[in-house]
Amino acid sequence: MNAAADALTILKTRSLSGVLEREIEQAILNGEIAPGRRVNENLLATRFGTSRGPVREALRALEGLGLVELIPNRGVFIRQPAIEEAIEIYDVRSVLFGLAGKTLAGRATEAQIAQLCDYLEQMEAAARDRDFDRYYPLNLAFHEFIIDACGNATLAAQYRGLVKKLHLFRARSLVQGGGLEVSNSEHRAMVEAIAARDPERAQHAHAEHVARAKARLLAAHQRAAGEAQRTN
Amino acid sequence: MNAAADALTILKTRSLSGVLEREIEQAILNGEIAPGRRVNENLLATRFGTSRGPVREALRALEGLGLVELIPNRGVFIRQPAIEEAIEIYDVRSVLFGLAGKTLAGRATEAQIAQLCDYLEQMEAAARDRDFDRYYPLNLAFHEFIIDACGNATLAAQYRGLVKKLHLFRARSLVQGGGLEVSNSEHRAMVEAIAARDPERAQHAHAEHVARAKARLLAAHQRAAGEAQRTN
DNA sequence: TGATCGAAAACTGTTGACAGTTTGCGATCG
DNA sequence: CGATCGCAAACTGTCAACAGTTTTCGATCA
Repeated sequence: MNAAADALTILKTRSLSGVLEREIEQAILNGEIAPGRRVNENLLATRFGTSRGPVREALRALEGLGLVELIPNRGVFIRQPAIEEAIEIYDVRSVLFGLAGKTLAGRATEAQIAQLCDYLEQMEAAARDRDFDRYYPLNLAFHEFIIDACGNATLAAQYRGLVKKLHLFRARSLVQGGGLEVSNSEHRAMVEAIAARDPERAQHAHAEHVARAKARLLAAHQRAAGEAQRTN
Repeated sequence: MNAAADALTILKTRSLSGVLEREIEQAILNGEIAPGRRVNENLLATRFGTSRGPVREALRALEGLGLVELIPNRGVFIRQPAIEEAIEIYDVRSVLFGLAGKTLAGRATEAQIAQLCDYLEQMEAAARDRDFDRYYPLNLAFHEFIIDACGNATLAAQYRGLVKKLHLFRARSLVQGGGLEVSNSEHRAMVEAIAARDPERAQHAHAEHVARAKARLLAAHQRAAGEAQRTN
């Protein structure tokens, strides 16, 4: 995002408190403030050069996003979802992404399909080179593109909210346990269904893609838990 | 909810600002403050006997729920979703409810199935008597029961948020265009699939139920729009 | 009579201060 | 030496006031 667009965003979202919300959200998602830890309102206020009022408003908004939890008289804490919640989120995300695929299959333009194919080729090239640093942003953009292109803003907002919460679980690398090629074959199935304008098949392929990501996370988590037990 | 549980809720949600959030949300959903109108912070503050700080925090939380919109230097406005957004919401709600049905079919206890059958019989009785006042709360409880029983708290939270937004659209009566019997036959299909412990069929029946509600809303809306045009 | 301009009122955004609670630490006692 | 009690510091929850913007309303002019 360029400076002009950023300035516009600042004005649009309600100057101080809106900016703070984004800044604090970034700080949380970047892991600057670790999950489970308490957030100090004064510290944030002095850090951003404001008073506590806007900080509190921003935190209240972040509570709505499910990123923090407010405990009376004790303050706000960064949420740390249990594995059970991560599973719940994946299940919901799966049907949402399925809906995105189904919708897009029914309304994709030729240009959009070409764009999807382009992403696919770039990701396959990155996978061949084992270039994860190149692969990761492509993968992100690919999924974002689908969510946006399906044209359902409500769906997009819900989906993004879930992904943010999942970031708190901080297991991004674990999910790539199956390797880049596995993911890519799933991506190919998704794009083919959309290109064939087959909503049913697209829905299934998209939902299945997330379901398999969930399975990979689960397997990695249990593997990690087993190792932790052996270490004890 | 009794007084004790209410007091507990008050303490749990952060006394003032949490209570305000619920109160204001109720005021909005009851239609006390009409969609599109601006909310006056001072008025709310004096009405609840507090200062503006907690009111602003509560409004900020409601923004996260999508019930109000904040416009810089102009205040918060009650959102009034367009028909397009209502359609989006129904589509998302459909897959969420489908997931609830699928999940519940895979884990329903005998007691839960019995409860569902009970709801079904009561609703059919109410429908036979054309007793809409008895039917409506039953219908609500039936759907709530399914959402809760499926055991996915994330799903339940998302679903409830969507339903709240839909309340802003204020077309509850329109949706009952098909009559009580039509809804009930769909309900029966849902319960039968759950009782048969058939996740696939349950998912489809549940998703279809919401999809048909969407179609009923759409038909009613276009009928209303046509009449408005004829009046002009 | 209608439109335009300007000032006053109303309201939002933000701040600093105060009250009440929680937490951490040191002293005291078993 | 360990546990418990009490005090002080830190922090949250709330409030009232101030600054800046928007809106309203009346006066002026074409």
